[in-house]
Amino acid sequence: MPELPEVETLRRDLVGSLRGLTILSTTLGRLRSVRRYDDPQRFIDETEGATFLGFDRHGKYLLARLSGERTLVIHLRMSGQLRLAPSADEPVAAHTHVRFLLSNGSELRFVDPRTFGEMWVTTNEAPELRHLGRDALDILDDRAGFAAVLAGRQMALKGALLDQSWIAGVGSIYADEACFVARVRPTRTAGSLSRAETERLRAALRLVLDEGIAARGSTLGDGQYVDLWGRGGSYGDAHRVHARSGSPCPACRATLVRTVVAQRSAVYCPTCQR
DNA sequence: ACAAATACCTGTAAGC
DNA sequence: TGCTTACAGGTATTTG
Repeated sequence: MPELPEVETLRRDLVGSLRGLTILSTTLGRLRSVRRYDDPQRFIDETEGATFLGFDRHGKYLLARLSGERTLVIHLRMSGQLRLAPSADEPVAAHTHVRFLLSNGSELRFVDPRTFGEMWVTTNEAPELRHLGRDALDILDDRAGFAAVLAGRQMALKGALLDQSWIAGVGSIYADEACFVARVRPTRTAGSLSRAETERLRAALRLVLDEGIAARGSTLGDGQYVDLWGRGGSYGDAHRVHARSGSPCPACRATLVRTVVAQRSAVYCPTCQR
């Protein structure tokens, strides 16, 4: 599923391929992708004629900066994909809900089988994202800031890492991986970590996010995440524990176990992680 | 203020 | 083989 490394990979690709291009026309399939609009025609009017000036990211949200001081906010949620078709004549994949015909003849397409993803146009300040905490890549360079996120919290550690209002960008995959690297169980209470454990976790999270970006993201067995050209990332092959319950721990060979924490499955090594 | 539960979807895999 | 069920998961919203 798209988390920070996957969205960051996409962002970098978009910068390279779309900056300077203008949207000639916008075509909507399923209106659920633009569900913030009472009148979907408004989304079409707001995007047609706009030029892509740049691409930013906050957590898992992609922020396409448009001409006219406007920002197109895109969230892929679980199954959303942004795909670039070299020409509008290319066959259109199933579950393609939004199509932007661009000034060089290519077409940017939003494909989303589970339809949880969405997009909308707003001001550059994007007030709809005010509830988000600091981006993970930012807060992970700040020891005290990261420690403050966990301090005193009764929530399960994994739940705290997934809470976007505290740290934006971490999802289930990278939370599992970071807890393993830090040798801390995801079921622990966030506030129960010692100073040393907190510091290990901060470094581990930074490590796995950097690894994920370097590998162009994680593509799991379901093939949900792919880049602009439909290629998967290779980090899934490097996962230490995520989606590997029942397999031997890469460190001690004990059997990895799956449990449910914060209404989400979590995998950890009962021997290495305390 | 914080924490937990639920709704939203559909494709895929596992189980019978 | 064919059907049913479980599961995957990010966020907004509701409930406690």
